[in-house]
Amino acid sequence: MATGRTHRPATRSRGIPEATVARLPLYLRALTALSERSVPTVSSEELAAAAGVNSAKLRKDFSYLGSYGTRGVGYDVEYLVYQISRELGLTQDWPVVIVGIGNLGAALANYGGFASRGFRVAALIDADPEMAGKQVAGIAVQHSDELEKIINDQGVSIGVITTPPGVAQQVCDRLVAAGVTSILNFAPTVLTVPDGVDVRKVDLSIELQILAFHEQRKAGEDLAAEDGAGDDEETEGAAVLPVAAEPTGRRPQGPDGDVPAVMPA
Amino acid sequence: MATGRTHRPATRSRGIPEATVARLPLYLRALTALSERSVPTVSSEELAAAAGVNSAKLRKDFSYLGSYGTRGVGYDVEYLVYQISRELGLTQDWPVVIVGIGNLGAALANYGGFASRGFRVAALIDADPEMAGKQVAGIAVQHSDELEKIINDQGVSIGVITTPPGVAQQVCDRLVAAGVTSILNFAPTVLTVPDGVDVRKVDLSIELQILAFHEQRKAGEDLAAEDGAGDDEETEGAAVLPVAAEPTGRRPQGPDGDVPAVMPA
DNA sequence: CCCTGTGAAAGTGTTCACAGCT
DNA sequence: AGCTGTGAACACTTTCACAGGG
Repeated sequence: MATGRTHRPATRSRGIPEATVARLPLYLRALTALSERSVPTVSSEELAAAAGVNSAKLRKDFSYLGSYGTRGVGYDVEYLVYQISRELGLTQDWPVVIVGIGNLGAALANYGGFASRGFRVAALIDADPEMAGKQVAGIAVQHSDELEKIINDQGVSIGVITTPPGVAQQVCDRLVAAGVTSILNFAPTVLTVPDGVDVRKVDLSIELQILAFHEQRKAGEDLAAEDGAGDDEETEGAAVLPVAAEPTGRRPQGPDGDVPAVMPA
Repeated sequence: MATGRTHRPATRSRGIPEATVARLPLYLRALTALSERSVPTVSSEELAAAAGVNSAKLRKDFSYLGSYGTRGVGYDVEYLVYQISRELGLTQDWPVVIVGIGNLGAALANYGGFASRGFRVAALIDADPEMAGKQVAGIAVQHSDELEKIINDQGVSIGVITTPPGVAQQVCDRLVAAGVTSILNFAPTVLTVPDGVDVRKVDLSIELQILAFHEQRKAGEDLAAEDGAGDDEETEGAAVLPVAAEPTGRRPQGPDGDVPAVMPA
């Protein structure tokens, strides 16, 4: 999702797989570190280790960009840094606005890696008049009345939403109307945008919930342990999951009558 | 990545697909909203719209949990909320520690959705003695010397790392040594953990870079437009991408004919 | 040899379309 | 009739394993 079917039928070949694109920044970071240590070349094996992926995947990824390596040797670090940067569009300057300067917005404004790679915080915007004029990360916060003007004047195409969920959609609408075509959304809201606008979502509570799921599993495994090693594949119509101890009476709540037994046996 | 090969060969069937797990929190949020409006049932179509996915996917996802719907009717909201919560392990309490109380750590501590779903901030930890004792989000920050004790006393199994990148790995090591088995990492570092420990990564600058990639494409499309519709498929050794208007060093295409700026040989 | 680049196989995820329950 | 649940088709991603250049 979010990725936005770019109206190309994706019929074939031209273009880099989304999964690969998502890893390029990772490679870039690892390469930048090597570059700073003046390491001239890396093998796929070494670079993969530094980026936390396996080397076959890395080679495959790079193969979508072109043949930038040298057999028997590896990849030239500087050259790859340049190629990946260019591929990601980081050789140009991207002005970004951050809307909603609460804790998170401020954290982002202060985030170093932000500015370091082609991204420039063009403006910090908040709806609270009290905030206007205050300096955050060395930048003066502006009132949201200015939003359209800022975006226009500075040619901003990327917006970051760090507002409370209740206003995220309307902020999004204004950003889009003003010309923003890529949005990074930190509000826990599903944003609706017109075709051609990309939305990426970062949701803290979702990440935690995913961890909790796996954590719960680990705990369960200790008990269930080895028992089911060979049986499975039989109860295909039944529940798919290992038990997980259901308290008999489900949640004692519900607006009125207790949960009608929607669920049978 | 992150997902952590849970040492099960993943040979098959038992268990919910990772992609589905990642969407359950989304469904849960939509369902909670419906629940608050006292909506008794939803169809897959309605719920999918609210969660921003398509209905076939949603039905498939739910089918991994069991048959919780009623044909011709839809899903009982309260019942589903409960089932998904249980599946995600949110019916139990998860104490969480946040290490590194800078801007981002503070933002997280204040984040409402955090506490709302089974997660409880057990402690805020920082290495700076100046921070110790300060209240953030109503919780006193503790010095990192206490880390092991806190984790032990409170039975913490989930840790959030919001430190500077330089110390992220050592914080991680200490968390793991103390018994934490799930880590949410906000530092732009590849963490190495022993088997059985899950790491999820949230990286702001990576998200932006992915957006920039697509943004660049959009700009390129305007120019390249329709020209290459039918030719290609010839320069197979060459670059795979459409142009994207590069200012300086152009990007010639021959497999060996071009020696761009940085190539040292 | 060493290490890249890549077809082919295997694995995962998504979408379709319809059988079957209510 | 309406809507779920799901096989089967399709699409995407990862992994394997090896051909081939340096």
